[in-house]
Amino acid sequence: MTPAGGAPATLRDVAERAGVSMATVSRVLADNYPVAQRTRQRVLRAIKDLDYVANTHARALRGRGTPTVAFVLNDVRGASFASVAHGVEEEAARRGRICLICTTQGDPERELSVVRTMREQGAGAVILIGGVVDDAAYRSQMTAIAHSLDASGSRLVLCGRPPLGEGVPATVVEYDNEGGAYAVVSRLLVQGHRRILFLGAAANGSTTAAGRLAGYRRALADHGVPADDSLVTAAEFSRVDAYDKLSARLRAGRDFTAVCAVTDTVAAGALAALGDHGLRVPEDVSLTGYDDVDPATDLRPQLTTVHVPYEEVGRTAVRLALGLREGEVSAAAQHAVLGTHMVIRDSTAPLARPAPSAG
Amino acid sequence: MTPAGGAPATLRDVAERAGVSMATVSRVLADNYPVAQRTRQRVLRAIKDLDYVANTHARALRGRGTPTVAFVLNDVRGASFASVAHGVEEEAARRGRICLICTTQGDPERELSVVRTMREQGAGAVILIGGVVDDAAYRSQMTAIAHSLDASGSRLVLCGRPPLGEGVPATVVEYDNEGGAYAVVSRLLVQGHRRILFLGAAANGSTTAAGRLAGYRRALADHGVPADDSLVTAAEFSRVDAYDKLSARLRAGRDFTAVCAVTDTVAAGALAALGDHGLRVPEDVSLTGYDDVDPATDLRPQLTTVHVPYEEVGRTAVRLALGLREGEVSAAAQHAVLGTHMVIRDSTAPLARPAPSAG
DNA sequence: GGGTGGACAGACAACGTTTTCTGAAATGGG
DNA sequence: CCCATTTCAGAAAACGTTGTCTGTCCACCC
Repeated sequence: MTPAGGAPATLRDVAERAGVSMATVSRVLADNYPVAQRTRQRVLRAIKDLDYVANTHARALRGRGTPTVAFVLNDVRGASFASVAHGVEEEAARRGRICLICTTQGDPERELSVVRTMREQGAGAVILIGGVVDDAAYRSQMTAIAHSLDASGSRLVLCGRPPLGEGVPATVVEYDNEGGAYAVVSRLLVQGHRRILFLGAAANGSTTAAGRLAGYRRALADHGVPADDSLVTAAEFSRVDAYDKLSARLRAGRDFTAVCAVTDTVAAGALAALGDHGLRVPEDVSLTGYDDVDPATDLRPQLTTVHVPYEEVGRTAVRLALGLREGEVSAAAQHAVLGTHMVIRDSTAPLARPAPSAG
Repeated sequence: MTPAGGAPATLRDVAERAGVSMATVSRVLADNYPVAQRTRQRVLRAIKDLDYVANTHARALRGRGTPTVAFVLNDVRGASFASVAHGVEEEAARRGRICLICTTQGDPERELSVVRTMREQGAGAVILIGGVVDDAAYRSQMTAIAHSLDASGSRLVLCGRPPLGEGVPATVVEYDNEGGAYAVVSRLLVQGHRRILFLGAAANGSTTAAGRLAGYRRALADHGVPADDSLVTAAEFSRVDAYDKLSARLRAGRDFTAVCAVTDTVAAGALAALGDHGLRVPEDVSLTGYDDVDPATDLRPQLTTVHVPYEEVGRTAVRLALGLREGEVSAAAQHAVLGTHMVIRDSTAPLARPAPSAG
């Protein structure tokens, strides 16, 4: 109500105005101790008059822990990350927490420093999302972080990344990369395709790309189609790079009848490249995506893809991590693998003619 | 290094291990006071050994203010919001701040409570983004919030909303809604269109929709085309609702030759609806969007739209608010209006035939 | 050699809460 | 009517920092 004159009101100000001690005010706020009706009213009145808001930091300092969930991702603009963020935000809000959010632009070093900041902040959970280069350095650093967060009463959550190993205090929420790719490539094979380009193998070896590539390879093997590494094309997970890489490839001649893109965004780039080279989808080339993100709804033809429950990933991450601290989720349940499923739309079709040869 | 056994190490622990006082450790960290080389080394060593991380809350409590920027939006999944968020995050990171993020799902009441939480957190700036119903209740509540944040050493920033009035301590970053709509509708008029449907007038009267609608109306007036309110169609800012509303309209008969959609997302829904009714864009119907967001890149035909510098909006918001506190931006410069410009692509074409009549 | 000042380090009081621990009324039972 | 018990309220000690206020020691100059 009253626009405070100078500094914000403190507990002491409220206490003085209500003519009680600070302890009493605190107890009215916490509501965990008997306070006489009359006194309570006076205190509430004073709180309103002074527009008092409790200082979170003082509270956190005394009471250990903060009402915060930290969320670290590559880029807020990514379509799938937005869904995860939404899930995280939703579940966090449901539990009266707010979200800290930081982006790393894919730089592992930046990720480390950001997590450090999050730890300083004393967030209740620190959620890391997105594939990563799974090397020894990463594992050892992440393991150290997991222990250090654990000691601070916080919890590390890895989304879309492999577990760090037994005894490491971290929650893991995975989704099936290998199975979805297997399903979608199998379908292409059943439709008669033999030369299937995999677009989006990450140069740096991100686990997401690796999992999907593994599904692609297993499907080929199971159908007795010899693997041809010249069909595995590297590209970043971006529309532009996908467009560029596939365009370059097409200029050199088309030696495939289908494209399995590593994400829907990559598929969007691929679709544009194919179109610009006069190729129709699915008549000339079949195309599949991965992620089933919202913006892909407007691609024409509509994309055959793999649905990944990203919102659920976000919700689960928060639920497991916070639930553990609050005793409602067991320590044994701290590793979830969410299922994915193929969504058949219009971008795939049976092979019409025998596969053309290169050149 | 050493995975801490129990509670996280404090300044006192470090001081003890290094055999110095807490003050000395603090000074090594702050680096604003002479400390002997030898002592400094010992302290740094102890910090590393104990994996010490300073407690942000204690720091904030003592030093007033936190390294945080709060960001309140409707939905993280919105395409334009993602860009603003990116701009905010980028500029905040550049200044060593981290982002708190909260969503409100468009509920003004929720927005109020969220801002309250942000204030408790002691964020350096609280950034509100997105159109709003500009009524008396909103203005008075927001004005109170502005004062209360100001008193706490924080700063309210309104993005894409009108200023609250003289003397209210708030930063405003607007972008031109009226002008962009004027430009794009003028172009349609020049191309011969007379029956132009405005799709996405907000039922609740959001300022964004209102501004764009005003531009639409002014363009019509300036070209001597009588306004026909039956051409102004309400729809939420979502793909699905746009699709539904336009489909319903088309089922009742087409009495327009062009559609001016209030956002690119709405345009995407419109495009789908038109396509499903056998109408080609731009041959049968011209279509324009607004926002020029990334995902719209994949619409076919490519959208004629209005570019809004959303990332710049986010960056400016942070720069102005934080710059004011740090004395690098003047109080007079706390109101920015960013320009928008038309981007002509393939979804608009000159009117081929005389406009059909309704029914 | 005494005085002056610079370079360093420690003690201690905040910051705004929460939570004991204590104490004073009020209440009730014998 | 007195003692035991309950019900409420206050004093004060934390929580982990930072900055101010004092010192101490040493070097240097006259």
